[in-house]
Amino acid sequence: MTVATIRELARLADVSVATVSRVFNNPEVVNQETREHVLRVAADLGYQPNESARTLATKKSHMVGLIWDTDHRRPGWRHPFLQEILIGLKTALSARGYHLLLLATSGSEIPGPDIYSRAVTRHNLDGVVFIDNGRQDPALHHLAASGVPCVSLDRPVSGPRATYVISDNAGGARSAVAHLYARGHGSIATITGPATTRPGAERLAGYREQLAALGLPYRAELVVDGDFYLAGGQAAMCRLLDLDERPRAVFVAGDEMAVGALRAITEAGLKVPEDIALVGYDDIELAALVRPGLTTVAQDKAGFGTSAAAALVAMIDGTAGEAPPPTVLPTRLVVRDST
Amino acid sequence: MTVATIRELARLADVSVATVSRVFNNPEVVNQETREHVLRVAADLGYQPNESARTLATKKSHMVGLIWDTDHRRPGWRHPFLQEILIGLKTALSARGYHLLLLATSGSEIPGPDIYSRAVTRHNLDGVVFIDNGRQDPALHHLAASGVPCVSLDRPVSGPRATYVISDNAGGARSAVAHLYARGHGSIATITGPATTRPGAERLAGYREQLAALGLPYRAELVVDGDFYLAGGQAAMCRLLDLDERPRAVFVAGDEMAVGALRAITEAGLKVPEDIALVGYDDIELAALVRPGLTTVAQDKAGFGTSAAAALVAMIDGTAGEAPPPTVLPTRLVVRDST
DNA sequence: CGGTTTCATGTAACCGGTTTCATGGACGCT
DNA sequence: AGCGTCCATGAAACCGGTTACATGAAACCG
Repeated sequence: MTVATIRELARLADVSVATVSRVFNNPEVVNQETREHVLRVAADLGYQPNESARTLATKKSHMVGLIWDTDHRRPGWRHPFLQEILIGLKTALSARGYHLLLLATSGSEIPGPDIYSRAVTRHNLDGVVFIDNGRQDPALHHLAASGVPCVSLDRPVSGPRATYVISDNAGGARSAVAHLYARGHGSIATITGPATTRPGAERLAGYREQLAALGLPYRAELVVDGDFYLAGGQAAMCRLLDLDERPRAVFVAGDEMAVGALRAITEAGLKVPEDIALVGYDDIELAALVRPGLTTVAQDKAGFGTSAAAALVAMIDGTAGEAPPPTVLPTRLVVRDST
Repeated sequence: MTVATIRELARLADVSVATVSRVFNNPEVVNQETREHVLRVAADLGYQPNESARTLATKKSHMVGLIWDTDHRRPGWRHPFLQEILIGLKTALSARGYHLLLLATSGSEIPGPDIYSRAVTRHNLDGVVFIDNGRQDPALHHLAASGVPCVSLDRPVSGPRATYVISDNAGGARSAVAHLYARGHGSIATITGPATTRPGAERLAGYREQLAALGLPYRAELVVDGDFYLAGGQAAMCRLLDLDERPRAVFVAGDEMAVGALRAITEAGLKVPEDIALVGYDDIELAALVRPGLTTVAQDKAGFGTSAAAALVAMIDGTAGEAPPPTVLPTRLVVRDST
């Protein structure tokens, strides 16, 4: 059961190791007959080139590091689409011959700003994908600055060979507000995400932009803060319901909050969309399942993964001379029954 | 920015490469002064041992392959807990110094039963974790038979160094049925998962066992097939509602189906739990968010990851002489408002 | 026909670690 | 002093690939 090495294969095929190597890496330079013969013997032998040896010789591991910090003592923002992102990443990277190495950060390592860079050099990683955890991990800067091809999801970053993929939060928010306006609403409230998070801040900005574009006034009392969680949305909605002049339309910056808002409205004995129209954000699974179905701004979930993979591979292969521009994923308004 | 090699470090520390190597791998055999001196120089230099070189020399990669097939052309069962499993795996493996390599299976590879084993030999993987996709991938057998340390999640497997982690599906189902009985129901229906999947089959078995234990008759018309998806659950529930004698209690073998069932019931103008009591299975996030909150059988989600990691490392380190026995994770009944 | 290209292939150094075995000094014992 | 142990260390082979360079045969050319 010992694995065949390139030397054995060379001996059996009666060629030199260089020729065998060329058969696999540079097939066009070797004579067709020789090539086919070597491939045949290789198949018989079940030969598998040893990746560690290749990596050692070439400095290319064909592996991309995935940084997805999950320190449970300091819980970060739990990404709602991890699975979709992973599928997108894996599929797109696979097609280009790369594997994903999920970097372990604890272990016996001494943590520090260079924790990721260290892992990169140790494993000769060809690039890195960073999934934001909302915790402002300073190690990302160090990594991006080090010149390793690096793509960050949901969080801007700059560096010689770094770029990022982000959803068009402001655009999505604008489309939500425009949709409510088109449904005949002139007074549109919003429940925001935390201002410290990028999606929270940008969606609020988009809301304001669209109000301005429509010539609607911005009224501070129609803006209440949420936290991206259900209970927060419910509480925020209660505050809106208590206003003297109850809003008839609300843009909620996250679906989970929107479901909370829906609940608050229902419990107040009001109806969606007759009394109050609601637009959410994210298009989580739940959005399609609640009653009434939630109109919401959908993100291109798999797009995160595939775009990241494409950008990364472009940098690795040098197809993109320098860092490619950030990818801004378009959003799509999914109209259901809540508006 | 060239990385330091062991030879440079040896030269600067004025020792041999063998000594440097020992400082990192066998610290106890080297004189304390020498050791500290070498470590100091190493830190100054920012020395990072090259993992490919180590792997080449030792045949140990300190990497564990993760097989999580996501072929979208033939969609398998989408695991509800991927994120939790990954967190558990990553944390437990990190602590023991292992990384997770997400294996790409497409690429230019010719697929075949040995697709995973090939990846294992190429990368010198120390072990493999297999996440079931409900697709009966035959390659798993080949892998387990090959003698690579291998842990399968949710799906039994046997091999010289293979074991699996599974939830106590039958036990969970029994507790669900017992709970409904305790709530005063004597006629309990069930909506099953596909009989070809292990969770589907075992939860049905548990249902029957508990009926028997309670002295209740098993009635075939009260058992309808679902597919673990929402629409399937809804359809199945409709069939149950059409029965002459409508059941007052239903054990649904998956939460997503249970939500579908909930919807069917609501649409029929009936109320949960007053008219029909419902117990789900899995405790997905959604279960807590629907109205009424779904009583359900919760699995030890992170336990999948941590148990798998523990079993795998035991096999790798040889702590477990042969394959350790399967791990059966206990379930926990979470009572909410649907019963 | 000698000289230059071109093509296919082989030789051997190299990538950066680990590990076996040899070596030599310090120590303890008779 | 002579001998055997123990301890710390070094020299060099080895892991399994890649690749720069050398080689030799065939093709081409004036």
